[in-house]
Amino acid sequence: MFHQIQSSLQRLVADHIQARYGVEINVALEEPADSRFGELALTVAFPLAKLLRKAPRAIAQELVTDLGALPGAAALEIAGGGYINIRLDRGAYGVSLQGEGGPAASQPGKIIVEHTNINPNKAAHIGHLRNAVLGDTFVRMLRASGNRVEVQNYIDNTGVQVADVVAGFHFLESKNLDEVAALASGDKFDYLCWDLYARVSQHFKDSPADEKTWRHETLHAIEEGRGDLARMGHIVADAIVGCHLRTMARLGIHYDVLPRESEILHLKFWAQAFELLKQREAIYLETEGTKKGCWVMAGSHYQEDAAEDDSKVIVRSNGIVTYVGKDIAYQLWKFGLLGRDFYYRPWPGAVEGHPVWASAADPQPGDAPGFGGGTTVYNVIDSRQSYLQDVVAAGLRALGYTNQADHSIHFSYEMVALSPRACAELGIELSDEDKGKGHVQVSGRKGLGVKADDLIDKLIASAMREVSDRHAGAPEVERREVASQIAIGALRYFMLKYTRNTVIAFDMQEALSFEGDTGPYVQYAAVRARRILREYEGRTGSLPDFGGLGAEAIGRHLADENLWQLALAVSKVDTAVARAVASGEPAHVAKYAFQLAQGFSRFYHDYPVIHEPDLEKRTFLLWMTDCFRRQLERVLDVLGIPVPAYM
RNA sequence: GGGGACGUAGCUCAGUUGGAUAGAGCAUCUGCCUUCUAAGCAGAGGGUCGCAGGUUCGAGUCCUGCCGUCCCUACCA
Repeated sequence: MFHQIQSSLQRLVADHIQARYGVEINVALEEPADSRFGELALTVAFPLAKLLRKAPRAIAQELVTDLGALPGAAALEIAGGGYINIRLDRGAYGVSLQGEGGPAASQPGKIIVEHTNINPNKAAHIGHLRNAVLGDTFVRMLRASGNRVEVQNYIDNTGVQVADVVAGFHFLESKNLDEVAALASGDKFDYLCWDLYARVSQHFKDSPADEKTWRHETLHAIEEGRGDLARMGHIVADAIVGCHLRTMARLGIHYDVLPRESEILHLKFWAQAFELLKQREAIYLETEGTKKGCWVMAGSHYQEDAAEDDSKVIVRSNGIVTYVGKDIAYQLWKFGLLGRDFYYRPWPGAVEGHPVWASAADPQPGDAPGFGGGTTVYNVIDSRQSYLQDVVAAGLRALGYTNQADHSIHFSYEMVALSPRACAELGIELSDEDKGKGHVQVSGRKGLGVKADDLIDKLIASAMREVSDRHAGAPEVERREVASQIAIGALRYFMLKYTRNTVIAFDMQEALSFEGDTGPYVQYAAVRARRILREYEGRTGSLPDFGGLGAEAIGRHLADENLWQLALAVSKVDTAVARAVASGEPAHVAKYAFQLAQGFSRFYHDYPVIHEPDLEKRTFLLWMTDCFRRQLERVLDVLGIPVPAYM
């Protein structure tokens, strides 16, 4: 509600200034620092003063007189050197709160969000979790704002990382296809590969010769798509993708389509993109220097003040395309610019209840929905890859797709590192070099990291102890369900409370915390709101008819400053989501959710709703409780955090 | 060397296009459970917003320099 009033008043004032003074100016309509100044404040008199060479206070006076009565506003006041403070009509505002939370107006176009993208060769770790939670929450924010969104999870099933694990099975462990297939269909195959990958990496470090020959042979076989090694690659990658989907499903994260690199190769996406890049001279064949024989993109395309010899290799001198090259082809497909498409088949390893499509190399029976062809593309990728993302966007621009390049957005975030204490708890021995640092990078090669499933299990166990303590009589299945919802709340919130460019130094104690600025705190508020309403219904049979509360009664009760501030906080879900979408910061939604929960906790403490003797006041408080409940549920849904039956 | 990010309370972090007296959680200390569950509430202490200049009615926010930390700068991804 706040969001609607804010934007309509903003438009109104801007139009007025345009008509009255003939100037186009950015009208800032902000929330005053102190609530005593009202609900909204205009600072536009200050910049206007400069333009019109007049005192700001005089202009403010003029504006207030000319604007007269604004819809929804009860009063305009001039303060300080030229602020115009706006006080809202509390009764009308309260009534309008009843209709809050309807579906947002649908936005044009289709937004593609690519996230997760974990190499399918080992278990997911906390770094991957940050990516997926950030991506999934951003998707929820966009959908809540009326956007059509397609979620893609790119599967690099033909890369070095998968090849290394295959090499491990084949060369290091001498396992044949059937043996690997048996392991792959077993439990915790991703954990098994986690260890194997670390062992292979160590072996390669010790025996660099093996690294060259084993990796080359495996990679070659996989790219050719022939023989047992290639088959083993598919078995490993497909099984691990299944593990990843199950891990993410535990947190309520799902996907629409899994584009795989194997299809990008087999359907000649790259060949097509290569032709385009050559035709439009976005890349050229290097004829001298260290990159002789490579197809490269000139540094001037993706970097300001690029040195003459700055360039990025797109095709190696041996004819093999780099990852960036493939990514350019993939990015073109996402915008529908490639002139080719995948075939699609339902992914057999999908989580029950959440079907997902995967790319296929051959025509498939049945009707698959259309994928790709987005108007805006967000790539959720950690900030270390910003250089490569710049190259990909530069590729689009160099091909003449300026608009698409501008709508190709690197949704970057900093890594999750391990705090020294976390390392100690995990029994990880640190090198002297690492000891000196504030935190240590997660490393799949070293097997250094916290596995996502382990962390989730730990959180559930911790929540379970608390739940069992409080609800000893409840059935175990039910307690387990509640504990797992609390664990999800804690984990998702923990990953979201930091802004994207903050490095998270992962600390088990902080992640396991259920108090203060945490997910469970917000869940607890929603649970308590529901409980009051349920309790009241249980005692009296039904909730009162809130429609009977007119603007007059609501306005009278909202004259109480405490209650008014709470009602105001309740009405800002859309404001918070809109701001978070505009700034690309899911943390803003988390912050708001926490503040809303704080507001409710205060309300809960200060107003014994059910015990209120006055009938009208009681009805009003129940109405407030219901407003809180509805908005807490809405904002938690955007954060992907469930509301437990009890806590 | 070049490019980028960051530096705010003891710790971990917010701070919306520059706006009114710089916030939260944790930790510490003090109160509050016969009431709709205390995973909660109320209160206290704690700050030269890295340092130095500049821009202006106004700077944690913008510009310059310096100090410090981290990331990137592959014919890996």
